[in-house]
Amino acid sequence: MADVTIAGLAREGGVGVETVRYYQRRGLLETPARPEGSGSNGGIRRYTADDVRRLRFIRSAQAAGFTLEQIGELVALDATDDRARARQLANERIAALDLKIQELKRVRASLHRLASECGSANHGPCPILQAFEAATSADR
Amino acid sequence: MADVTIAGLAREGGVGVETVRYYQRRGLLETPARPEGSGSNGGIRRYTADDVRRLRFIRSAQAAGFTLEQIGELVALDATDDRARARQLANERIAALDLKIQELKRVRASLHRLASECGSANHGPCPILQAFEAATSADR
DNA sequence: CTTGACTCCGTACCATAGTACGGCCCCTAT
DNA sequence: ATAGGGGCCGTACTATGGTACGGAGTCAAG
Repeated sequence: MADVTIAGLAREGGVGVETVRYYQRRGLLETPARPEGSGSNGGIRRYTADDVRRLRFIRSAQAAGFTLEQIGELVALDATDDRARARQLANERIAALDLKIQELKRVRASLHRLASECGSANHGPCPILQAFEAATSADR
Repeated sequence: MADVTIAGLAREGGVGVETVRYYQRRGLLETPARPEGSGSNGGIRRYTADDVRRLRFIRSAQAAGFTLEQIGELVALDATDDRARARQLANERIAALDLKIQELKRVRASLHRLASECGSANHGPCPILQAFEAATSADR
């Protein structure tokens, strides 16, 4: 795959151009130098497969629940050899994910109960407000 | 449990007073009438166990991934007998939750791999950027 | 050698879900 | 009766993660 412009990078990462620029501002993606252009400011930047990987990493890490700030740390960490810190961040997030997954399952069960109890008759209000009971949330 | 003031309601629901007021503004919680007070505007509002239930419902529904706007619809639905709509909302959310749960599991596996590969040696950078592979996200 | 699509950049704006502030009022205990 | 702790209300501000806009420059095709 040849190097691409910002629109190509965005497409590969499944985001918009403006989002790429936003990530650059946040320091999550690098901004390659503009080639010696003809005009006053230089030409159009080109992005490599590495940049695409990095962008995809950002999206995956986001899906894992890392904030952009934490992702910034991860990206920076990739260049260092502070394995202990990397492991720590990963393990913390795994613990949080386990909690979250359990919570979503609980909540799914509540909704399922709502849907089926609600489905057992055809009129009269179903007790939506009773659909959830003891789902004491932690996260977020 | 005797009726409580707004601070009591907030405590029971595990939120701040300002959050309760915010939910009232959004139409998610009712604002009981101020009792005929002595002064110009009336006395202090009192909240019932029903209000507490409703507040807890909001928090649970939020944990289920409903937005406050959708929760508004659910709350309104509780007073109607549009069971079909209630079932529809519940089932849509269940489908979304199932996707989300699968995604979180995938992502957890990636992080686990990162943590263990990263733990197998004590120095040199671990390839954080390769920790995730094909975790094509949909949601959000 | 012009047109049109795209890039670059700064700055402004958006939605969501709160959180804070300040002035005034009420109520209870001292 | 007075002080202090809440309650009430409007309005403003915050954080997060983008999204939009406008003007200027670049570049490739016709």
